[in-house]
Amino acid sequence: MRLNQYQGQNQVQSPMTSAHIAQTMTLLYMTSTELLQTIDVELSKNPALELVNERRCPMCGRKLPPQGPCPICSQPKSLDPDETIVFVSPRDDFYNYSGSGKSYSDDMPEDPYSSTPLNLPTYVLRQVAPELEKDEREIAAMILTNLDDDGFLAIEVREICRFHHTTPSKVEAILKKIQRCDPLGVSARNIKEALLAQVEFLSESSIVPEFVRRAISEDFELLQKRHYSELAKKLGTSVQKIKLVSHYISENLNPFPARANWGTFRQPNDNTPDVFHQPDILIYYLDNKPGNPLIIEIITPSRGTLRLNPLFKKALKEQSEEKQEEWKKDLDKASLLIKCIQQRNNTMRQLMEKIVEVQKSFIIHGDVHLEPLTRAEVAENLDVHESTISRAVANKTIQLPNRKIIPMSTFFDRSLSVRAIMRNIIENENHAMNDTEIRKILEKQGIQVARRTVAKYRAMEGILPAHLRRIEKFATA
DNA sequence: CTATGGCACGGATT
DNA sequence: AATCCGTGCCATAG
Repeated sequence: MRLNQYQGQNQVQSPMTSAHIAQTMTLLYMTSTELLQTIDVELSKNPALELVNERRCPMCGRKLPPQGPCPICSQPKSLDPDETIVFVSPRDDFYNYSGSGKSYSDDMPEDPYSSTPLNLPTYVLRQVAPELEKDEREIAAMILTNLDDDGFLAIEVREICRFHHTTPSKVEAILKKIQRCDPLGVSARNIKEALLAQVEFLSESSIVPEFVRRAISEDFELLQKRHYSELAKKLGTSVQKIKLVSHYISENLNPFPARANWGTFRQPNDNTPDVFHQPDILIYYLDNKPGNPLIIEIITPSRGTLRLNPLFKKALKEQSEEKQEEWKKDLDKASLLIKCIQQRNNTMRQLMEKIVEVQKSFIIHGDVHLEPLTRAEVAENLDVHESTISRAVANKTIQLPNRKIIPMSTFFDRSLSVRAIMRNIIENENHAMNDTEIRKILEKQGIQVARRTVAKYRAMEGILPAHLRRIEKFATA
């Protein structure tokens, strides 16, 4: 077994065990929110683990003030825009964001969240209020105060009816209206409902590929399980089409309405509350001024410092032999967890350093500038195993300087930039170009793709074929 | 006959 | 080992 795959700076000294490897992998795979839960669980069942009320920098170990990241590790040395600071930031309050509207900004004016401390219920209520009668507003308020972290309705419609002495149909009508408000799909009862609300809305202003709606409403189960062939049969279409449908959904729709700024269709404005669901990594300019150095903040959950409980250690020595054995197990588990969390932070930091090095232009200037990058490349560069990178990237989300939250895997999307360029070409075309022509233009720009591929990219972007665009864009004379 | 979409294969990626 | 993605070939619609 390759053990050197976990070597980095801050190397843990003790020998690697297979348990260590297994746990590092599992932790790496988790988002910061999940990691927090894991830590809580461990704390509650392992007496050897202790949380002390003292914050330390996960990178350098210095003691920290009660708020914010390490002032030394997180500060750039200069205002040189070429400089990039990557640091691990211990956040002790991020899990309180959902619904509560708690603002991180109180002591940190330059914090990226600081703009609007508006909470989700208020934000949405303001939007629907004008459309509602007085009594309806109260129902809306009840709905909005009963949303869960992801923006789903966490209460039965029946209960709302009982409370307000009204009928389900009336409540449903209000729900429908709320779902059309800004975090599109908010107050849905499940993912399916949220997605449908979004499709509904999108289809009014843009073209939604066929079968998207039906796939969600009729066979969402199959879609989730990725049983594409079965789904294709049921809807009477090809597997190919279904894959595109699936792709469209993952690119354009947000299954969790309260995870703000997810995906591309939602354009955040100044009044948009930024964070209801925490991304794992934040990228922003120093002081939020474009042109300043980029700051990469890797969030790690912590409400203090995790350490081995000294009292437990002491008590261990006073135990009988057989009990010692048992206690020792807890102790080992605890120290393992601590080491693994360090390892996780370390890997995430190295990964981000590499990503920013390659994709800085994409982060600043957008889709067109995404460089081709594979996980394998990064893995080789950092001298870790490929699967380590895969796990580190999976399920993580990143907030870009423009406040959009994107999946981390976007940095490894092979076709994103080509698709963006292709979109531009088609937008600026002065006659409806067919796929072969588009292919030629791309080739002129140094991008070699097959004609067939152009067709696929078009489909992914929901762009119609040439003969139909001709009718849409260029009124036939 | 031309433009597009379906299927299937192979190589890369996870 | 399983899945994803680009591409070639062929069918079909226009």
